[in-house]
Amino acid sequence: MFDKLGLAVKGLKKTEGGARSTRESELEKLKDVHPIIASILVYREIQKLLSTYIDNIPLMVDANGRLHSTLNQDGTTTGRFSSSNPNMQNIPVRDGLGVVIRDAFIAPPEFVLMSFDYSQIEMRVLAMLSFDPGLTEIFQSGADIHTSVASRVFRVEPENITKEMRRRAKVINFGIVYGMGVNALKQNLGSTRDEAQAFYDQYFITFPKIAAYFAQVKNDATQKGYTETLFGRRRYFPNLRSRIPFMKAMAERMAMNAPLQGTAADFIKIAMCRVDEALTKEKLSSDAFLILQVHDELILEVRNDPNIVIRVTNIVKNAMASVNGSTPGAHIPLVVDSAKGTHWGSLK
DNA sequence: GGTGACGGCGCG
DNA sequence: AAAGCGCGCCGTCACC
Repeated sequence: MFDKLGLAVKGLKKTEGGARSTRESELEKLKDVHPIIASILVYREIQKLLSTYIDNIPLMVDANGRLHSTLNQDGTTTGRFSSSNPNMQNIPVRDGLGVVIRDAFIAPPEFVLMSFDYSQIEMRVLAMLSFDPGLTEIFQSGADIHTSVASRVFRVEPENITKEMRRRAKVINFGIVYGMGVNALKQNLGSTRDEAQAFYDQYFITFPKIAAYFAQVKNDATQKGYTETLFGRRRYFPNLRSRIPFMKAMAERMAMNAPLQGTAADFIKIAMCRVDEALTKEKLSSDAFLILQVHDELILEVRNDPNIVIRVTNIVKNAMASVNGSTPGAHIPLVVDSAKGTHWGSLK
């Protein structure tokens, strides 16, 4: 079906307000219809980077070349920080053009930037809260999570897991912490509904205590009205009792995700305090300091001296990896990866 | 000239 | 109609 301009528009998703969506995933479907579509997408990408980052962030830099973003302690419903003026938690990193922007953030003379990020933190929290034996075994073994999950779900030895099998496992692992259903899985896999359903079912057969945990969370939250993180942070969900199916389903997804995202947020906040205390205790306060947190990673400015870099690396890694030590989640190891560089974009 | 809603898109 | 979670900022538009 074509509209007055001869453009194919039937089948495009609608927006929240009911208009035809022009988001990237919808415009992609029209790429063959008119050459302007590709140009619009290129324009959008460049315009986004220009208006959000390049044109504005330099205006917020102070006379010392420093940027003082705000980390909002109560900016989220889950326990995470939010960041504003500027938002330092959404600086580009994935895209080719985006890296150039991240590279504009540099260490001062004599210093380097170091990043420390939790590996698979929300999946690990899921293992802690669900006590699923299979998932626990995978994390305790230290093996690659996506390959290991693929191996168990598809019943294939890890060495025989193909790229496609690993990709599928990665998609479902990623979605599972968001309470993803079969429909969303189908979309993300690019598969048929039957295929997605079979995969979905097999996943929960393979990790039965994940299924039991999510069922328990929904039940408890419906009874009590709220969920709790490992440390008791609550979030309330009145819509779990909604008679509108969509509202109820949305509340259920939020309730499944909240303890995972929230516990991860609790962990890293505790780790930040311990990092700061340890650096002070070790008389490293003028050689290393926290400058940013991005949900599952800490960024520090560290004096560029090999000795100091090693000491700081050990202190930060240890503080971050040990936050679950005296909790009911102590049986799941927390793994922290680190990187250093003079430019932020070179850290990954 | 200011405000708020919306759609879109950057990040974890 | 929506159909995987959590954010903040941009340009546009409607409105006062």
